[in-house]
Amino acid sequence: VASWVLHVDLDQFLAAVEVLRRPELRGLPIVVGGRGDPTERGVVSTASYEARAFGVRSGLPLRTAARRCPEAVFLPVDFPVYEAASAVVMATLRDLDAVVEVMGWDEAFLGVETDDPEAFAREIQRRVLEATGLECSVGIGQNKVQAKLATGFGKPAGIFRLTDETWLPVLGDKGTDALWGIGSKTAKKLRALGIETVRELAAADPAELAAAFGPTIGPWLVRLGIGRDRSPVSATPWVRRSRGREVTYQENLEDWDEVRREVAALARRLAGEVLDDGRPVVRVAVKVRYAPFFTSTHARQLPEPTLDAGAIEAGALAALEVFTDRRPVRLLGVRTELAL
DNA sequence: TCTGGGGTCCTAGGACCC
DNA sequence: TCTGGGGTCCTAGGACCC
Repeated sequence: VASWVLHVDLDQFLAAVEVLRRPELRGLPIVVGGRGDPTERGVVSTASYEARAFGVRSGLPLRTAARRCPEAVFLPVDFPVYEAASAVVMATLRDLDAVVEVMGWDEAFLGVETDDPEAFAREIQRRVLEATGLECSVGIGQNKVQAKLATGFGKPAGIFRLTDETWLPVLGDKGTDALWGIGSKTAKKLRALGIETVRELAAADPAELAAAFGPTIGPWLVRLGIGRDRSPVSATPWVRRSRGREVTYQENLEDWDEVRREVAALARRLAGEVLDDGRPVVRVAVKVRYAPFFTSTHARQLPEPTLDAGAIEAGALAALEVFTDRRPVRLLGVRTELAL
């Protein structure tokens, strides 16, 4: 039997979960994001397909979404509900004869031994729908990169297979940012090197890209262009390396004393969550986004690994003191890095 | 288009040591 | 007075993903 990688991705996950508990919303344009108030600062987490028809996409400011689709139903992000739905989906996948690697709330890779991956994919869709009422799309590939890219061609509620043979015929003419791991910045840098398409990336010289992107990323980009990927599907449980909290304020903070109080409060709140993890904090970073959307981060190593809330707060305030710019602040964040 | 919140990994440069 | 090569640690920032 052959080895295949299947990538399972739930369709319009947050919007679909909202429809499950409010069936009267089915068929309507739904926008889930922020606190559900399109007059506030915030962005779209998930838009239903009906809302996407109006040009509403993930990451779009809620205000803009409301302008594009005034009749949309705006809903707040409700983490516990999505986490519960996600847990049922992942448990369903783990019941199958496969290695399951969870990739977030609504995605997973499955390593499968089968001669009929499409039949396996249909079985996944059937079981997930039966267990949760949610639809998913499944990408099939000879590795994770192929499977991940294939899923997009299967949406919604479909199945699509990509292989070594079909990779370039399907993707060769697309821009490099169609690939998983290449965003707008890297695509632009590649264009400056004369590389526009996936096919051109596949034919690029790894040494030349190493010179431009570094010894790890350069050669990896070429492998990505070819659609080859040796990384295994791994069921090893995820180990958290950091835990953070950040807040965008509805009104900018002008008073630095208030900034200090907010950072201290974020640090104390984080300390409580970190205590539940049980792994000591070794470093604390503070992030400040000024009103003109310029962001910078300063971090401080703690004198010793600790779970003490006072020490974590002191570390955050020490990192905050490195900031000398006292312009109005739009966002504050605190992130703790945990001992391994 | 006035741009969230949660993360991970990589790179580069300076300090410091042998 | 000018100077090598390597290694590690630390910090800041960049890029990407869900």
